[in-house]
Amino acid sequence: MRETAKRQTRQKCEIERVVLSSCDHPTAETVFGRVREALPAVSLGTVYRVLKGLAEEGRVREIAVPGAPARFDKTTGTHAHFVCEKCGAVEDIGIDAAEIVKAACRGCGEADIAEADIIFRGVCPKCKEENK
Amino acid sequence: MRETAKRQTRQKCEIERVVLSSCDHPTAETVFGRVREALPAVSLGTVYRVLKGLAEEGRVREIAVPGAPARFDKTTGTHAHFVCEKCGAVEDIGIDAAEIVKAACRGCGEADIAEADIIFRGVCPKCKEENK
DNA sequence: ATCGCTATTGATAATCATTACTAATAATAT
DNA sequence: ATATTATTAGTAATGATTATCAATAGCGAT
Repeated sequence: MRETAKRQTRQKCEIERVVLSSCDHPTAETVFGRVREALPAVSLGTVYRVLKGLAEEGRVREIAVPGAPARFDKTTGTHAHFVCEKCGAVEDIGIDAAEIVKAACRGCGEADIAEADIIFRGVCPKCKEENK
Repeated sequence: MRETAKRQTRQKCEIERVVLSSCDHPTAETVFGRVREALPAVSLGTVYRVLKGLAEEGRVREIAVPGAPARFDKTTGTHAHFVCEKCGAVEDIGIDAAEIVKAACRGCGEADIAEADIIFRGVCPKCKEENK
């Protein structure tokens, strides 16, 4: 009895291609919109399902944003994000997240830390400019 | 024209008391259960509303956990959390979060960072023990 | 190429956490 | 006490995500 053999489909290819070529950390809905340009019949459910699979396989990273839909990131290594509370934009942050995880391991001793979600919230330069 | 004068109610007092005396980072639902012991007629909506208000006033801290209901914390200063992926338990982590925020500010330069959500995920010692 | 098996899809319903709405209640100033 | 209106309980609505299921389409074997 074999394990479930994965199949390659147009939808999977296109959804992965869209995420890997996006630099704005798109939401599932945004990915949906972009995939639809090439495959007008895709369903939102498929986008969610495939994104989840890609994240589980480690080909893509899911970023959970408090109070907002999840975003998807082509960069899979542990790194931190900045979320603008005005416009919702998500950006990568130049900070050594691996070092933070190591410090956390020292700080808690017994638990096995597998992943880190590090999100900074505030106002991005663009919104700061516009609001004053 | 005065600003809306806040009123003190049994519900608000009890909800705040429950969070401030809880050490397990309860969810709104858990707070609801505990408040009901003293006020059997409270509604879940009131618990959510009051918790939100307390968080906005900075009397309590809301912790957004990816893929799980939000938790509430009596410790309001910036600090990190560990979430067990097996049992869902949330614990404080002994790590200098303020230092991390400072590093992030250096790392991104222009944005105004107001808050940080730092969550480590993994398996807690208890679950590690039980699963092997 | 064709066939058969079944992973995958599109469409839609369901779920879950949370918020919004509303008439009734109760906290405060007078 | 009374009037005012913030707050509540109860319930409906929302938004993101997941589950369901019949129909479709990869892919390995013929």
